[in-house]
Amino acid sequence: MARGKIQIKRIENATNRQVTYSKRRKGLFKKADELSILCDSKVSLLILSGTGKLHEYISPSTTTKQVIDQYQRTTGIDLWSAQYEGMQENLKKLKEKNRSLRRQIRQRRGEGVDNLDFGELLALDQEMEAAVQLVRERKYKVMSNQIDTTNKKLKQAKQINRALLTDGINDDSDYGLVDAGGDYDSVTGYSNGIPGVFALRLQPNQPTLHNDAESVLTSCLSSNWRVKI
Amino acid sequence: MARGKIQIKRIENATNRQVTYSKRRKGLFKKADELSILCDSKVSLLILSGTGKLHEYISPSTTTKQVIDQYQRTTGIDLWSAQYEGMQENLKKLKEKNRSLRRQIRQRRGEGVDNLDFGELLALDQEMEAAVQLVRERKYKVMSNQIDTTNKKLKQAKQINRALLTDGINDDSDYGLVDAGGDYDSVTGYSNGIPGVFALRLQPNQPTLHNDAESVLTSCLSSNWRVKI
DNA sequence: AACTATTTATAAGA
DNA sequence: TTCTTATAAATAGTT
Repeated sequence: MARGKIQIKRIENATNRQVTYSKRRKGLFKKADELSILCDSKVSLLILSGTGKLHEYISPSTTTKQVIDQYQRTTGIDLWSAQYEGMQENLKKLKEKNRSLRRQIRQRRGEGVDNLDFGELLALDQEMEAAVQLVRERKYKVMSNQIDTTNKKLKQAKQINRALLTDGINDDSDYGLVDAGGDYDSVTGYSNGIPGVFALRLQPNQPTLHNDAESVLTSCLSSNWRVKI
Repeated sequence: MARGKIQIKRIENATNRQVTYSKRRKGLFKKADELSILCDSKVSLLILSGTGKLHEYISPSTTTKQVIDQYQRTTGIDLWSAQYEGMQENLKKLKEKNRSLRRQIRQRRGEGVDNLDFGELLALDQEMEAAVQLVRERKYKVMSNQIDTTNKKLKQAKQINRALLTDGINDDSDYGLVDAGGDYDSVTGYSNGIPGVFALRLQPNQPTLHNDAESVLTSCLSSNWRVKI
């Protein structure tokens, strides 16, 4: 465009090409900047030279990321879906699994059962019945363990008391309550003093409850007996 | 740059600005294209107009995505780390929620209850008991609806039969079984002929079962009666 | 990097 | 929008 017109085609001479690259790049940046100022627009200009160098212009009012984000929103092209396809896939699966788990829980809470057919209701009922038995057995196990242990301690205390009375000794002797060695087995809820632990109403059925555990429990409950040491 | 020099600042007149935008954009694209051809380089040019329109130039030999990828590799800037991190965060939360849901379900199946304390067991038992009641009620509702409907049809059939016998008529008369109009209410599982629907053992407890539904059911089951029309 | 002849881009008007 | 055209700006080839 000066001192002679040129053909628009690759400049074969490497030096010339490099010189032209510098001059025209500068011109392009200037034009880009003028456009963004004059016309209140945002311009992102990325140039990769043949030698692998990168040159960038971005309008002062924005960032390359913002322009690219807008580009994606406008065109609907998701430039990075490829790299994150795996993750998106994963996300989708997890969401689906989550939904399914929630549905299961809802059914097991007795919600949303109106659209189950009879076979499904039957299966659900049986599963839940079996499960509630397991929970109940565990509950009674924990209770009977604790009662057992407490009884042992009580018995021990009575013996000590009797011994003290018989011997007529009344000083501060060194008798202590030795741990009876019972199976405490996770009784935190019990020993934490949760209110109403022994004020529970008897559940209407404990069909598979062990007899000994049941009898201990029943007598315990029916007399409203409270464990004290 | 013609017919008078202009200041490089925002053109206030909207029409002029729009005209200049068109002209200069065209010029910029031409220059960008010439640069990429003359100098064997790759150019990505994104312009967002003040009115929200997007214009894009990309060198013929490449794609916008390729240029942006190269831009990231060269600058070390990870343009989508933000969304990536957000996604990972999301993934993490979902996984956590998933774990929690699974644990809930396991407990409601009576598994993994050994490390619950007494208070938790008590609460779980009561929740499950309530839920199993709901499921059971629904189940009996579906059953009694079906039985009711069937009884009506049977009764109708008997009446027709009696009428036929009384009249001594034995030809193919047009008596039909009119639908008794019962509440079928989702009986697909039943009518689908799921095996064992009537061979079920009676569950050990149905404390809140309606008496009428129960009696119909019990008689039905105890006589091993099967519905036929 | 500077110069400058020339081409190209474009502002304003139609 | 597009065309026109006077003029500003860009730049190819040279130094």
